[in-house]
Amino acid sequence: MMHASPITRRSLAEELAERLRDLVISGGLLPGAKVDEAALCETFGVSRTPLREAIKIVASEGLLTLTPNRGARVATITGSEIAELFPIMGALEGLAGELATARLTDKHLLRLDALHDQICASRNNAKWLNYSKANRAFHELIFEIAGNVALQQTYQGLMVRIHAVRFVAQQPPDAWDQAVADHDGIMAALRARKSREVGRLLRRHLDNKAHAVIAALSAALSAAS
Amino acid sequence: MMHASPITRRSLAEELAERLRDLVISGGLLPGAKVDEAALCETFGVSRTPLREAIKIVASEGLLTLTPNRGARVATITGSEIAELFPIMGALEGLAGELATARLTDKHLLRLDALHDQICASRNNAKWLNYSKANRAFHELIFEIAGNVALQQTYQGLMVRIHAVRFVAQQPPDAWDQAVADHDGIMAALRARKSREVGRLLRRHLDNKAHAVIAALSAALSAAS
DNA sequence: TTTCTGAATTATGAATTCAGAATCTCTCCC
DNA sequence: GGGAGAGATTCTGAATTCATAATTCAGAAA
Repeated sequence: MMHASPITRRSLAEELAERLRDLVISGGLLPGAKVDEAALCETFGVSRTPLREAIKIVASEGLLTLTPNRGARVATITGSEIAELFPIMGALEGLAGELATARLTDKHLLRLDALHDQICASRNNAKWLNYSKANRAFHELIFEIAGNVALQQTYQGLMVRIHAVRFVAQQPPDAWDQAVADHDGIMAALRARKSREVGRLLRRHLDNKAHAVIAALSAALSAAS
Repeated sequence: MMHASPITRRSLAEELAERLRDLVISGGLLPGAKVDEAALCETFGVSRTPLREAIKIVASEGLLTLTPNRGARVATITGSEIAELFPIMGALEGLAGELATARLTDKHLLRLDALHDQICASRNNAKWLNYSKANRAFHELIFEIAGNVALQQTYQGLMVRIHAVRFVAQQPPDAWDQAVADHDGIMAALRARKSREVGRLLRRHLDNKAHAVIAALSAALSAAS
């Protein structure tokens, strides 16, 4: 028998949901901005039906906000939401760290080390885009090693809701230093295969991040007023 | 000024999404069953457009599975998915327990005690329906006390995906005994306001539950073959 | 019989249409 | 000048329509 051909076309709605997500996360649509159905239909070359399905999906994920008879807007994020989300992400990433430690191979450690080095280098020469890329990759790798797909998906679902702060509050350099210090500790615990410790440090890392973000946010808010 | 009128009719799609969810969770539509659009349009008295939007939403939550050009089916659950989901729920409920302990009032404790008593009573006279109701209420109350809305929502989102096992595997009585014993310990730790301990016990409780469910599932599967 | 083929039927995905709500605009009046 | 309100316009939500893919079923061939 021939090799089975994997022809899996997705529906327009799924495709559009992904495009919408990307638009929101990349900042193509800023928090609070109105989602113009007609314009998006034009740019994507589709009718309103699948686009509206996509909007409903992305709204159910929390990236858009629907108001009856008034359409969709890009979701905004408040300090109290951030204060809620970070501990959850901490619990999830703590679990990921524990699972990852149990499955950690030397090859994994090499990849983590490489990313950690990138993070440090980017911090040292202030390449903040590189820094956040490598940082994201580092955290994603931990989830990948943990090998729990649902865990990663749940985490990602919360993570995307945080994206909005990027457009409101910039992290000051000392927040990076704290993060790098956290990572140092995490790497040490990983190398020692102390899963409980890895979990604890990741929870604390997210807690530190939460404080830094909230501080940056309130600074931005008071500067605006 | 008059009291603001709460005439916020939700969209049909949102309404239908909730009905669909209820249908799936209540067992009105069993795992693996096809979602008949025409029949549902008929029963709900709506056109296909909002119904299909609702289907897309509920599918994005993981309760339905979409296959291109082949419509929607009620999601089924596998042992490996359960093995993934329970640790996540454990991490979340562990966090909820820690947060709840920090905010615990004596009034809260009374309500928890009342539910715990109901659970024990239902176990003793084998009222399974009462048991699971009181059990759910107990766990929900912990999240309510914790006061983190996003945490509860995330937990619920995972919880509903577990519903499908009810139709496949029944819990044996000794699993209930274990659960009641776990609850005893959790109550004691709550009364002592040992938040760390509450978290630890809740994680272990969910871990025990996972093992019980997986055992029941594999028993059901081997019985079926 | 059983299995294969292809037309008829049905279901799905997406575009279009339609009704009603929200928004805008222009006039009129103070 | 500065609203208040009628009417036009635009936008949203939902029904309908249409094209195409999947399924069913009758009939032919083994």
